[in-house]
Amino acid sequence: MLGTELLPIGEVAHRAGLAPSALRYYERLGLIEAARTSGGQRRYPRSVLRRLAFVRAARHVGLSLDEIKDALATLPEARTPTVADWARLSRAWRARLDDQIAGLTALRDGLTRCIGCGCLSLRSCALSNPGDAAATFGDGAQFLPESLRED
Amino acid sequence: MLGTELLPIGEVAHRAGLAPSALRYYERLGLIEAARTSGGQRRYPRSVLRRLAFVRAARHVGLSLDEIKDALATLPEARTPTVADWARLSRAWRARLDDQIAGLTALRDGLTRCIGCGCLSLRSCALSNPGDAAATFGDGAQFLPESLRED
DNA sequence: CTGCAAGTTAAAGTGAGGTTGAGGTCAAGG
DNA sequence: CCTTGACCTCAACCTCACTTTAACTTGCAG
Repeated sequence: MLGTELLPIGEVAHRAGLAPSALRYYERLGLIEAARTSGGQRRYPRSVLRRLAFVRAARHVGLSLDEIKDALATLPEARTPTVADWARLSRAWRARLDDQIAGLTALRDGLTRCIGCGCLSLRSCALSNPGDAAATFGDGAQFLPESLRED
Repeated sequence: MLGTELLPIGEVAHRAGLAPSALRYYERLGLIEAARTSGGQRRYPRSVLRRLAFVRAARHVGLSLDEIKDALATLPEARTPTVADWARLSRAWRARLDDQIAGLTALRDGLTRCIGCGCLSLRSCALSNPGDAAATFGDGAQFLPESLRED
């Protein structure tokens, strides 16, 4: 049957926009699996492309490969992910993106205020200097969202 | 004079929200300098806090330490950065943040569309799978902004 | 059957942005 | 003076996400 053809690593890598070495790496980490030919070469079912698509999308959203592995684990591997699976995960991603966007927006707006006041160039702008602010009037950044603080 | 007191590294690190090791590292990279006691210990003028604030803020905006070094180089070290210096740099950062925000927003919106269609779970969602899309109808991601593509 | 591109492995390398450890010194309070 | 915590240097190590290298094998077109 044409539907069950298996793809070699180079083909999959090309179609997924990844290097073959990345696929081997993902396999070592347990993100994907491959069948083998009698000679030991990897052969992938087309479904791996879906899995890799998932990995790529998740990485864009900022998940680590470790987190992605966990997310993949919730999609029973034998089973084709349902629309519900996808909706659940993408809602979580959306929240993550919303957070990231909110954080950057807050930073940008704080920056815009600073352009007006010149405060960073002067003394202790809370945008950039949470530690020093702490020394004088409380603690933590005033403009930076939790997600962007590094302390 | 009280105005010229010099701070030891631990104090500066604490106020800047960084580890002492990071300050030594920044010094090696040429981002900051320190005076030394006769015994060889670092002593920092308060102005280093401003410099570190700058570094922190720039890192939040996504600049590498190398880029930050270049940016710092345009602020003559002896001279207190003027409001104009700050405005110039923060305008550049703002553009960068605008790009980042736009990219994430585009990604989020693509994701939102996908929640409806379930396409990632099905075949070849351009959001997640630019490579496979290339195999079938052109090339490159359809939703992802340039800045977020990895190919 | 041959030639050679594409595949295999394990281990080491990359680069950003630091941290950790060993071994030793300095500075300030009691 | 003495202790003790903070500091010093240098080199090695860390995480993440891969890539590269070396030495070798497979698989398929001709």
